Amino acid sequence: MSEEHQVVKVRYDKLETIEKMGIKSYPNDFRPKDKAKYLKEIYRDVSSEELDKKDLEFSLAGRVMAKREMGKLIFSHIQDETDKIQILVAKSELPEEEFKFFRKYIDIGDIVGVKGKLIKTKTGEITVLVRFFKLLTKALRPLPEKYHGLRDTELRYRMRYLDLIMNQKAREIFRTRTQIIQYIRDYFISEGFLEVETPMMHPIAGGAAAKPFITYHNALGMNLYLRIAPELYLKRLLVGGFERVFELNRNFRNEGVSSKHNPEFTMLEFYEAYATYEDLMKRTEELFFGLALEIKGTPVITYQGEEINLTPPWKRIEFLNALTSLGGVPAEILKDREKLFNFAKEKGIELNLKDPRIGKWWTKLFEELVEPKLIQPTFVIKFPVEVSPLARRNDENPDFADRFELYIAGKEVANAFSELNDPRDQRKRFEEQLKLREIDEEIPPEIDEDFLRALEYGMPPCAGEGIGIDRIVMIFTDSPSIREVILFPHLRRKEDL
RNA sequence: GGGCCGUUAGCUCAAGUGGUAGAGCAAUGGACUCUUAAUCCAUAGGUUGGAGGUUCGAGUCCUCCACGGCCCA
Repeated sequence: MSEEHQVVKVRYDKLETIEKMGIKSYPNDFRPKDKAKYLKEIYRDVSSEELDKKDLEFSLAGRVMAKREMGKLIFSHIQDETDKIQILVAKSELPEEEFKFFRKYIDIGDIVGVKGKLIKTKTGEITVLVRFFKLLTKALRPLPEKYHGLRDTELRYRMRYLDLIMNQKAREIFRTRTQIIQYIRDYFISEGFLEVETPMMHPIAGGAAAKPFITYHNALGMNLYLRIAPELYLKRLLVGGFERVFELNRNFRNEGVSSKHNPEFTMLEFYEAYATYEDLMKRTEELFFGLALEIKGTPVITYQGEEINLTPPWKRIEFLNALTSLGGVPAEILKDREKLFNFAKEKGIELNLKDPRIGKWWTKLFEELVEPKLIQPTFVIKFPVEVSPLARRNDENPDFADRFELYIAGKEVANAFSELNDPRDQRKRFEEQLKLREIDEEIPPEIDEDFLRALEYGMPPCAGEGIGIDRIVMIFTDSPSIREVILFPHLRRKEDL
């Protein structure tokens, strides 16, 4: 590789010099026994006299984050997975050449192993007085500025490794993300759900309204689609006799990137036999309440300056009621296409004239006028059947589905319904939908006949739910953009950084 | 896809109405036995995102392109 920058060249030269001294440049024989965070916690209240008396030897490894030379003393901070800790390299404690080596050849960014006893500085900071150190990995590129860190958002996403080194907040977000996912997984397992893996590559991309990514299988000579949802496969498993299943994995949707959308995102879907969407509302409240207590220690969390209280029970509002009372759509024009169209236009919302589904128009108006207002957790219930092709019809009002969507902080966080298990109605809905393929390219272009066949074998009455994990992580980590909670968000390629 | 904003040293940022690019950190050489954004002295580091254009002269004005951010569809 040809890197001409002066700072980088200096580091390459140092590495070469080190090797010429006969020092192994990338050793792997240092085993740290201690972690920065725990040493600081355990010995925080131990006096320096006691530390001195104990004279215990500790060993740590980490990245050099700062280096302050003071003549015969070098103060430095090293950072391991848990925290930063100060180390003191003193001329009086090491052989002459060792001290010189540290001074000249150990740079900020290098990964070192150290052994030594603990002392406290005059300000009381726990510090490792180094009696042995070893260069473990030389950093050949300099770290970003120590005070401001890496701020350029583009660089933070493109070089996430640097972001993670420099920004504690970023490290915390991704730890929290993992905790959230583990909590959810544990919850479902403890509730008797079976975690399953269904195909990521589908011959027909169904289970949601979205444009899929296409790929090609050489040996089979066929197109495959990256899944937009696992729904139709999970329901097949209910047909197969598993009564409680969940899958926690990636979905792929071929749409633009924004602060709310990444083409691959993580979704939880779970299905529960002999349950209704009413049962799932209770389950969802229980899950989120427990999650908040586990992650934040309180049901009240703050997102972008708004306090959100996750204590159950949550508000429930019917879809059309929300549209009129919160969205300000006059009830009398709801079913009048012309008046509704003009109303939308006045609000700057363009409805697709070619779409005959009034329910689709309502959904559009809902997204624009109601969604942003749903800050506190709210179940919106009873969606039009027209926009709920996989949901069970309500027994009293068959134009509406036994379905809810959960909104928190103005974001759709979950979507659930009692599942449609009548294969005749399901076929009819697929066929109706297919007629609209020309005006709505998000409709799957083909009917999944095997799914219908499975329903003919009989799927137990059940309810299912999808929960957008990235959005939950955003809310729990107070992140304004989805890119803050995805380790490597998709960006356009850039040849030279 | 549209609008607005941004892109200057490895990083964080400066450069009134156009006058030939600076600082801090990082780096290099040196001083310093309690520093912690260490301090002090000295040195080096740039095709100002790219390509055109206007001008005697462009980081600055104009056009196009690339990438990013925010808002809208």
